[in-house]
Amino acid sequence: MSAADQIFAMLKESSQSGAPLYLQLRKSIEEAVNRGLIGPGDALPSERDIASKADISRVTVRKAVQDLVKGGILVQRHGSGTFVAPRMERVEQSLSRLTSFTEDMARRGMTVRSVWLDRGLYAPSPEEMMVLGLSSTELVARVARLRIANDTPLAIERASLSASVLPDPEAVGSSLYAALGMTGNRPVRAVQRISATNLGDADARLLEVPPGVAGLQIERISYLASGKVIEFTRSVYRGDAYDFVAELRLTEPGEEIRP
Amino acid sequence: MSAADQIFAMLKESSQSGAPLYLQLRKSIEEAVNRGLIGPGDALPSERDIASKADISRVTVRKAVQDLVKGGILVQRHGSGTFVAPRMERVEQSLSRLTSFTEDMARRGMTVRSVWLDRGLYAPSPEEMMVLGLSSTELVARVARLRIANDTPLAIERASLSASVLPDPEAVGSSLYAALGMTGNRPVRAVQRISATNLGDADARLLEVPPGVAGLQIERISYLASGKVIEFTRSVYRGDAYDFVAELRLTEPGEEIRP
DNA sequence: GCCGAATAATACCAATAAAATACCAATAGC
DNA sequence: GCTATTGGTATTTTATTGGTATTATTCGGC
Repeated sequence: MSAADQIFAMLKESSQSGAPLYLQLRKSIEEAVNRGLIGPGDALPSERDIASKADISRVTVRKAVQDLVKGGILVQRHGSGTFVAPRMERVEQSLSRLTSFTEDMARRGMTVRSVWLDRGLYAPSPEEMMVLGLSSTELVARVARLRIANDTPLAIERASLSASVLPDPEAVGSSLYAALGMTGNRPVRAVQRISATNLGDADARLLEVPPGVAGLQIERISYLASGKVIEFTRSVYRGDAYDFVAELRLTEPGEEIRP
Repeated sequence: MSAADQIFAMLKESSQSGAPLYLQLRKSIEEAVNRGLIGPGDALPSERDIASKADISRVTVRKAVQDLVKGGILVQRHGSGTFVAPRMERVEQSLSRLTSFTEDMARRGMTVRSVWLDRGLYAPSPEEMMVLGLSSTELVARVARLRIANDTPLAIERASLSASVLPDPEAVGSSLYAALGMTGNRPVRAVQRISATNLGDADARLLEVPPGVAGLQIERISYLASGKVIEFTRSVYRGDAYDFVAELRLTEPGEEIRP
């Protein structure tokens, strides 16, 4: 079996890293399938064969194989053998979700940094009094920053919170949510509105684009478990340089595969 | 390992200030997460590893790590390791389902009507051939309509499908998905990109706004259970009259993540 | 100078995962 | 049917992980 030998060769190659054995093996098999060394319908060597040739326990082999079965890449039949699953698209692990700014940028291989535009306590605007439920005698904490990816300004984030939950805005580190969480004010729910707007002069200048260019505006209201509004954030993204990607899913795909 | 090393590098860098060790470390980890060096679900080096590499006590490391756990940035599992918490956004409502425009607006209590702009079979554009996987001899079905809510034009929807799944575009009624479902071609998964764009002359005229006004552009690719692309839709919404609402549930600190 | 809180270190406890061993159960081929 | 071969499972050992109690040190305010 040439294909099997190639798997073993790959395994040997990667066996220098300190990673767990079953992960190394899993990766080797996965690559063999991806490169087409073993195609859909082909049988893998038996678990015992792999185990003895690679000189590891069969349970370890099994752990690797079962991960791939769960991932839909392999199919096993009791008493028969292990086979490469018939073509079927890879089941995406991620459920419906919006990717966050930093996550998204990291995946695109960009380095992200932020510049503070504002951190301080102010008298609340009428809008802030409404949304955050403040009286005119209370103060509001405002935290604003410019998000920059690969030296290109990408977004402006302006958050408003009650001063009672963030008495010292200057102390906020790189993550606002971390600062909130550490004082026991972690939001558990949020409602987000995504719309489009033409950038005004000030925002356009910060984002280094001509005024009037289209921007993605996101308004988010975060709630505590008690239902109280804790934060209101309005962000503007450069429309020409950023887009939101959302993956949607309706139903679970069927699992049964019987030849 | 590279990510871990970068954390240590950052730690070293900031180690000149007189601040407490655990604060310096906390900031380093926070930044590493924040700029995506280690993403959600990734494991941190073990507390002992960090301690020995940074040449500080493990309890000090622990103090820093636990602060971030309390802040919801990290998640720890006894006997297993410390992991970056899954990013907070999880789509609950409108974005998590493939809702049709009609459903969406009905929920907001608006009466909706549509005007057909186009229904026909065409030779595919290069973009359509790529996305839908068509050969140049096959035909593409295009369905375009202007969506009007309460007598205000709100959106332009242009859908492209392989003619093999929609041989008679003229027969499409008020719902494209209904037509697809009846021939057993119901999409189960979609990837959606939301961006902002300045409306061109033609689209602006249709939407009855001046050219250059900001519009929400949504590109959606729908997949069958088999993984085959079935539909490609590009929609433009009036930025001043429509917005996407998404309800997000933020992750609980104790929530399961499995590497 | 004294006290207390924040900081840091030491030593030990507990949960989990990785891996191995031994055995059970289904299938294919005769 | 029987039998060799396949995947399936239960149990245990070991190393590694986070968790905790206890103690020493430093620093700031009185």
